[in-house]
Amino acid sequence: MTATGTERPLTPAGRRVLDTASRLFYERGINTVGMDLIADQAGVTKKTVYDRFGSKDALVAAYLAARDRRWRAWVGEYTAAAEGPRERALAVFDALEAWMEGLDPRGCAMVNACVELTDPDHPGLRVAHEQKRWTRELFLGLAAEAGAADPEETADALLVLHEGAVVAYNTAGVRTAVRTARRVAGDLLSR
Amino acid sequence: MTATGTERPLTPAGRRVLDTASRLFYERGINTVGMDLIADQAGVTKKTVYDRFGSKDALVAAYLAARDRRWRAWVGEYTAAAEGPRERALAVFDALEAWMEGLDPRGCAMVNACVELTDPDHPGLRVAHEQKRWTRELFLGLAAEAGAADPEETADALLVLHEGAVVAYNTAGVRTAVRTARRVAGDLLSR
DNA sequence: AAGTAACCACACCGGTCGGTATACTCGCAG
DNA sequence: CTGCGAGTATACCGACCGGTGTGGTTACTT
Repeated sequence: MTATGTERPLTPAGRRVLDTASRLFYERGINTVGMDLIADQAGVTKKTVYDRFGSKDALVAAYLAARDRRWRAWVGEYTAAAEGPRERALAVFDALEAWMEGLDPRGCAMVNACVELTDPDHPGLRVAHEQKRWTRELFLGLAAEAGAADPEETADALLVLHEGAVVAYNTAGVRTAVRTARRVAGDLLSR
Repeated sequence: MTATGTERPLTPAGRRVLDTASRLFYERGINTVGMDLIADQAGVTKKTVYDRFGSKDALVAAYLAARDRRWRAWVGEYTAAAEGPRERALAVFDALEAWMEGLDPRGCAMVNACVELTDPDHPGLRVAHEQKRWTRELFLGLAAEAGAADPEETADALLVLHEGAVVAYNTAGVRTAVRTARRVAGDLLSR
């Protein structure tokens, strides 16, 4: 309830809890981080955590939603700054590279959530899936705008490159994965 | 110790444990499956599990190693059956598509392990990373064989497409992701 | 002055986690 | 016939899991 729907400004303690939870969930994984640890690290009692967020599931969903919001804004800046349809599509990869530069070796939080949250009804899964749907729609619009022969097919390809770059970077240690993906995407949009 | 190193033929109960654990770890996630559940489902006491595998970490590593062995053999069949260097490279994507056809919506076990296992010293991580390293080497050899201008760069691109296809399929619901990845890979190898 | 939202401290709940200990039975090889 | 590996059954361990309840203290409204 509190998670994604309403945009209540969050109390100071609530903010601290969400920030702390975000860091811990991302760095150590959702399932391995307990509510006790989050409360402790946030300098807050567990009671306060449950007063603000209601349940761990809701807190997880809030974490994912906040991160999603940040990511969309981040990408928006890059695509807005780019000139021309082809460059706007490639700007998504620039955004990704800059985003990942921030020392994360832990991959995409949404993908991780899909792996960690086994229960198909978990509220966090909807956030994760929605973000991937959004990304595909973004690519679809950009592909069409760039005059791709088959925008749907091109959007799929761009999404594959996008997701693959993150995974290749994080699990196979391919440090140049994003740049490689961008190059292939560029070829794709040139034909 | 017992996990990856030696190839002890596994006792009947040990087999049952490993098979059960493999299914549960993959379907429900490593962290959410307890040793009690594995023992129960395998029709075995927890004592037996620990007698055979020593620890959960070792059992996890054994699960990943077994799955890795199966995957390599699977890919080997496809690449061996293909004619010509270009087709051999694309055969990896055919292998992937056929592999995933087996009703899994849970993605790559190695990638999942990288997400779930936070401890950098976990023995399962080495198995997972080694499999990705192997896959990249496979692509590197095939790219060179196919006469790619820059085999390293091409191998990276093929790996990105490979990993991205699985993720796009499982988290974004792009059902044709593997075929799309294969098509882009084909373009890549034609130039 | 009264009410209320936000927080604190702390104690507690049933259940599960990974892992161990003890003691016993079975089949098989020396 | 004896020893041993493989397996059974059961009970236990401390730690942690998500979550609740009680009671009290601020601080800002109305």
